[in-house]
Amino acid sequence: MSKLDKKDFTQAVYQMVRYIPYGRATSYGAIAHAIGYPNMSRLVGAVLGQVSISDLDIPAHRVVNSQGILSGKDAFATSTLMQELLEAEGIKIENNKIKNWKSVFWNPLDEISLL
DNA sequence: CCGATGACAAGCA
DNA sequence: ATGCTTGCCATCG
Repeated sequence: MSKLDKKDFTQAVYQMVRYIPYGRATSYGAIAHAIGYPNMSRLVGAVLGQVSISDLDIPAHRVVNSQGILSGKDAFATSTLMQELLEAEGIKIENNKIKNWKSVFWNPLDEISLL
């Protein structure tokens, strides 16, 4: 199995997040798993944390934790921005948590299979 | 260099 | 269901 360098890991995360379709969301663990690092969920979050404040080309608001909770809302310009962006896409949120998360969840592995 | 922290996740009580 | 503990690894002070 080929290993990804830190730099490639970052690029892989960027690309994966860009693939997330409108009106959907995925989790850190799912992304980490999709790019070959099942236990690197924290690193995915670390990468997005840096990205969300400088690279707006990446829909970082569509990435939440495995419970569908908006754990990264504080990393955005305002603490409500993340939720507003998601709601603008038709995603319902209640108490910082995506409602019907099961249906909103987008599995990157599903998309990779199609590639 | 070392210890603490973090946009996580799974396991256990 | 809630809360604590462990694993993982990059980044920070």
